[in-house]
Amino acid sequence: MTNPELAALFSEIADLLEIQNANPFRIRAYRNASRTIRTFTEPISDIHHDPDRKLTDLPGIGKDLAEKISIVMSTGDLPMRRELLNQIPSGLLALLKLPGLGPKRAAILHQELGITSLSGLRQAIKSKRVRAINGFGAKTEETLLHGIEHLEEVGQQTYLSQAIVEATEIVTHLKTVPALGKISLAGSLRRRKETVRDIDILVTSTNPAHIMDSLADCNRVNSVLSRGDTKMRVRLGTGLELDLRVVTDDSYGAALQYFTGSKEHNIRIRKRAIERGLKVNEYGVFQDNERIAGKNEKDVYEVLDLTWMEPELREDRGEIGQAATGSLPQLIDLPDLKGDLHMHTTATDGRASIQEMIIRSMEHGHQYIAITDHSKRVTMAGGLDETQLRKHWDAIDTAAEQYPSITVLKGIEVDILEDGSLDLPDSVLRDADWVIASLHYGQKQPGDVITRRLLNAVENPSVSAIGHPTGRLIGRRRSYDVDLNMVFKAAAEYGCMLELNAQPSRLDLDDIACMAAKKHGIPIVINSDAHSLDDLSGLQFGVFQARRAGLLPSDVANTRSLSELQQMIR
DNA sequence: GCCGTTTTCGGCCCGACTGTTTTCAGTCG
Repeated sequence: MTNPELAALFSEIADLLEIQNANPFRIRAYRNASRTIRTFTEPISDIHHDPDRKLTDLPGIGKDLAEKISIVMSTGDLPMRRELLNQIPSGLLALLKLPGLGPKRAAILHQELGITSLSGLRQAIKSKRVRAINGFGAKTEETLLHGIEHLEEVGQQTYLSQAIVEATEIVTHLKTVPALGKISLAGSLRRRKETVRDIDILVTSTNPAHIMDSLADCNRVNSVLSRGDTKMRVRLGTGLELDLRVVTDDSYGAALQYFTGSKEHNIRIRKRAIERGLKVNEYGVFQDNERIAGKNEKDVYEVLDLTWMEPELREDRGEIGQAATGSLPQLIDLPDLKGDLHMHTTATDGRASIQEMIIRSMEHGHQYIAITDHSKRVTMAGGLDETQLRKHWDAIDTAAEQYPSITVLKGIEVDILEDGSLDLPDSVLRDADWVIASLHYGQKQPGDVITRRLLNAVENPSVSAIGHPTGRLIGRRRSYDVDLNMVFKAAAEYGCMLELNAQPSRLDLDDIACMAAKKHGIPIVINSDAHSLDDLSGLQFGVFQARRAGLLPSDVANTRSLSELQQMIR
């Protein structure tokens, strides 16, 4: 059983316990365990099978949960989970995704009306049966119906790239308001999570009502969902929701810290405060009701004996311990990248010419790029056969001659075929400067077959890197069934790089996988996989993900100079 | 159910806002 599967099982148990109104701290224990497992960079099964290691060494895993993990590992399920599901229909869990509906009221809907699914709830609302329950009203029915429709329309996930565009528009609008002081993005957007559920914006002002009125008037805003003295929630025209929080200047740092999260990071921060006889809230750090910090975020951390932490690291994955000992990683940043090693041109499915891609890449400050069009198997994209590819390489050389300040590598994105062979012979691949091997077809093959295909590519000395190694499309297509851990071991052994594909819908490898790859000492290469000129700026999203994984410049191959990079290529 | 620089029991982050209520529980972040 994989870590994500195991994590999902414990998360489901937490949901079920919550509907059962169990001890909230017991529920939290299951959630913490789920998170520990999901973000762990080795297969939990390895620890389970290793007599020298104990599951209880993992944070949040005690004797009981270690025992339960062992049972799941050997039997595939847990008696406790089956018992819970006998009492609570699994369809009820979907209801928890609705805004405004938590476990208590979901349980009431089940008890009073026998509702077990979203569609059941919709029918009950349509026939006005929900408002008949004590504690529910017409307004609740409306909110829930909206929630069901929203869930069906947009789903839950918005790509970071899209959310940034929308958030920037709102920030630009708010900046025109005279009463505005400071303004910052917060929440998961500031932490650069690959998808976000909503946009969080923090501002300072002595006139909150004025700011909120202005937001309500913004033409991007569709409706106001809630509004108080300091906090407002709106729905944008795109369906995305936005939280605005207004504080005074004295509280800006504390509010930014609080509003950036993550929730788990904040819980640990506040626990640390309690240990020191302090209290942290969004207004400041308090000692006996006296505010001792709050104006700057840095001060909030420093009074807790911590250095300031990059928002991307604030996921309670060990960053607080590192901040306490001054050993936080010096994260990679966009200017560290000296080149982009995955892009397409009009020779296949790109929309810009070789020359246009070169010029735009120079504008990004790159010292080198690789042009990597598709190989022939990708017929839809007009993939290149051996003859066409060699001609294309000649064209690349000719175009590059005009631009001596940038090196243009002759590359190829060669397909890993269904039988595990590569789409072009080694005799051709050997003549390339840079070879990315990617899997586009036969994605539904069984895990052992897929893994073998990827291993073949890793073991082939002509292959420089594996492109988008899991094939996932965020929110749209699951990763193919690959044993990533075997790929990591082989990549480390054979010296094959792995890509962090920066396309906002891919971000593949993801942050957890990048951490695992780093542990194996595998060089990561962050590439735009651009199919157009504008796509070239997508590299930043790869960097965000790399930062969330705690990667240093030295962990990423394309932060190196060209000569250093060429020594790393097999 | 976990955990320990006030350790093996008694804690476990903290406040805003809503809807349906007459004072607050539930939900959210």
